[in-house]
Amino acid sequence: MGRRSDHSRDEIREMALTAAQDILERDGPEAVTSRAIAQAIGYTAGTLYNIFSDLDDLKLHVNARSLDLLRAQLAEARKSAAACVDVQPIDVVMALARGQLRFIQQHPMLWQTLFRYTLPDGRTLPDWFRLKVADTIRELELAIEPVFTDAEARQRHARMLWAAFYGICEIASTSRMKLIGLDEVEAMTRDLVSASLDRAAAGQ
Amino acid sequence: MGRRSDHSRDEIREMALTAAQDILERDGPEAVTSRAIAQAIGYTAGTLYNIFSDLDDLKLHVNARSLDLLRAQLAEARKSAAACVDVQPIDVVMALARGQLRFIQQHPMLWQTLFRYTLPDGRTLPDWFRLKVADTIRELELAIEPVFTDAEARQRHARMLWAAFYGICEIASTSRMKLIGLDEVEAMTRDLVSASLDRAAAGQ
DNA sequence: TCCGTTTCTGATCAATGATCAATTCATATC
DNA sequence: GATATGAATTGATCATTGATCAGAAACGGA
Repeated sequence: MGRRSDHSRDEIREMALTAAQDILERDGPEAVTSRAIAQAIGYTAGTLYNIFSDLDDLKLHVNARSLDLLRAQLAEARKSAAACVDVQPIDVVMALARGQLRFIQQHPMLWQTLFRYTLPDGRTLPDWFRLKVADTIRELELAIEPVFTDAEARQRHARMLWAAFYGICEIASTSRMKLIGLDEVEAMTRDLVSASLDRAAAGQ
Repeated sequence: MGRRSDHSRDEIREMALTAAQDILERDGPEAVTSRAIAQAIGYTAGTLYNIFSDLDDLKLHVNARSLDLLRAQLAEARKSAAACVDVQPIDVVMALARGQLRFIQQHPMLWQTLFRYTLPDGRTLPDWFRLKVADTIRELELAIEPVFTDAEARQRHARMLWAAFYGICEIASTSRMKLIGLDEVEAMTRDLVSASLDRAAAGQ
């Protein structure tokens, strides 16, 4: 068979990403193979290589979608928390944390894959992806804005909190570890956040 | 060829693990294949399957070795810090943090692999491995002991700090992310730890 | 209608994890 | 010392994977 043009290049691209995401959510990371994706969208593996340079490239774009979804959910959580009267920064941060936990529970496989690249060699992540991560962290910056007047200190602290919270989620979500129950995460996070915010508020 | 018995079962086991670790440190995770390991120890792939149930099983034992190494390094760091006169808990915790950072710099591949299982299905980690992790966290418990009288609160707090610090290391060590420089890690960790310890000390 | 270009396939390659019958050696037994 | 028993190791092999590519087929412009 030759050219079909049932779908445009961009359509195939979107179909492939959606299919890959579905397979990932349903059957886990190791089920995301070129042939499985191709079959799901009614094409063959070779077609994918016209559009994506690599399977890793494709997976990176799946991660990008997951990240978009997460950030949207976080933005919504922050906005609805910030709308409350007499709201404290800690409340907004905790709303973000709960938003992220909701994402993790709703899409465990997407989360599990999101930050576990095993890029061969020293290949670095493309800038557009790093920007996406930075944008996600920006939600946290906005939440703690009242506590930090200095922009750089605020950014640094947001990244620290983000990384720390990421660690807690990661240890907790690999439930095989059974070191941190999902029910403990919220309390731990509150300890973490309130201590560091109180100190920051007192220090300035 | 048939039976050789150049080495005992346990010898082959140790040789295989050492070879796998060498390959991992030198050429990265994707170079750790059954054939590469077998060739390195002068056997064939099939032999590995007499000793390990799986390649995943073998990799798990490599991780176990890494964890032993890390814990030993942490224990040493803690003891030499605790020996100082007039030492504060925060100093001991920071010594542990620096010890872990040293491990990460010395063995980046071992660290990268240590907590990234992709166990297929819902296979849970064996208990002996979880105990190893718990033992490692115990170093942190010992460090913060003076601040927490209640054993359970101490354990909970140690796990929180461990997970948070793990997140910071993870985000920083995937340097492709470039979100946290390795030089920032120590300052961030100090913020994290001192805030939470101060509050805990004040609260009791 | 015809032709150049683009799109897609199917065959194919090398590498991988895993299995297994066949073979070879060590050891116990007589 | 000969022989039987059993364990250890191999090499061949299978299915699956990511990736490539020559060629077939459809599209679009002339």
